[in-house]
Amino acid sequence: MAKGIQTIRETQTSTSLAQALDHFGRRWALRVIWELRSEALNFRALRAACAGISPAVMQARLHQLRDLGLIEQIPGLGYRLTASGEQLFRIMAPLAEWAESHLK
Amino acid sequence: MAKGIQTIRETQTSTSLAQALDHFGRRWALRVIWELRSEALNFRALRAACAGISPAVMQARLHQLRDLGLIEQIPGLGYRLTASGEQLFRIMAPLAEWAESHLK
DNA sequence: GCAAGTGCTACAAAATACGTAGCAAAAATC
DNA sequence: GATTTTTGCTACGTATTTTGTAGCACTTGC
Repeated sequence: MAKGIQTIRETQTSTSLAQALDHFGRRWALRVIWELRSEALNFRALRAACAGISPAVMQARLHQLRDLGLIEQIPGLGYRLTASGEQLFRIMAPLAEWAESHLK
Repeated sequence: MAKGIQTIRETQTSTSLAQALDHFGRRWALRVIWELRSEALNFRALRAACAGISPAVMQARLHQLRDLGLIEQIPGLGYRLTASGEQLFRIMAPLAEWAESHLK
């Protein structure tokens, strides 16, 4: 297929979405959001929920998610979603149904 | 907080969702879906759209997404979303707006 | 034929994640 | 108030993943 000059496809993906997908394309990132969906969890409970995650990675994710303003740490409570994080959860909630019907 | 026996929190996350998040928690996985949203792209065009991805990783992602039944390869066309993949895209579409308003 | 575009592979280096152990501080129990 | 337990978190060697660059075999158009 050598056909003259091909139009180079620009990314067209907005930088903020690319940024989001870059963050969420890290292991456990979305899972942590998901596990915090209904209640605040402390570091160890979160780790138990995400069976298999190492503490170093958990610490890294919590830091990143906090920097993104998705979660917050409440001294006596643990970690919980911020308003922004809850909004994200609401968006990804249909993913659960999708997964249930398409994977298996 | 030494308080008797603490109830161990079960994951509660359905295995299929965990499986989905595990797949999508790989770099470029969601991005590839995103870039195929409106048109079929061949290997090199996809790579151009996902600036920065290496061909080895692209190949790995295409294989995984094909195994998940999200994309398909059409000989003269390139790669495009399957019905299942389009459904997934429709789910993650609101993510673009979210990213636009919450990241920046 | 030739030139250019195609999907894809190879491979070393860098980044990331894993797995286990353990520490200091706070909290619960005594 | 001393002991025990639980807490968030760090260290570090190993394993896995991603990067970056080069290039091969094949097809297409001329």
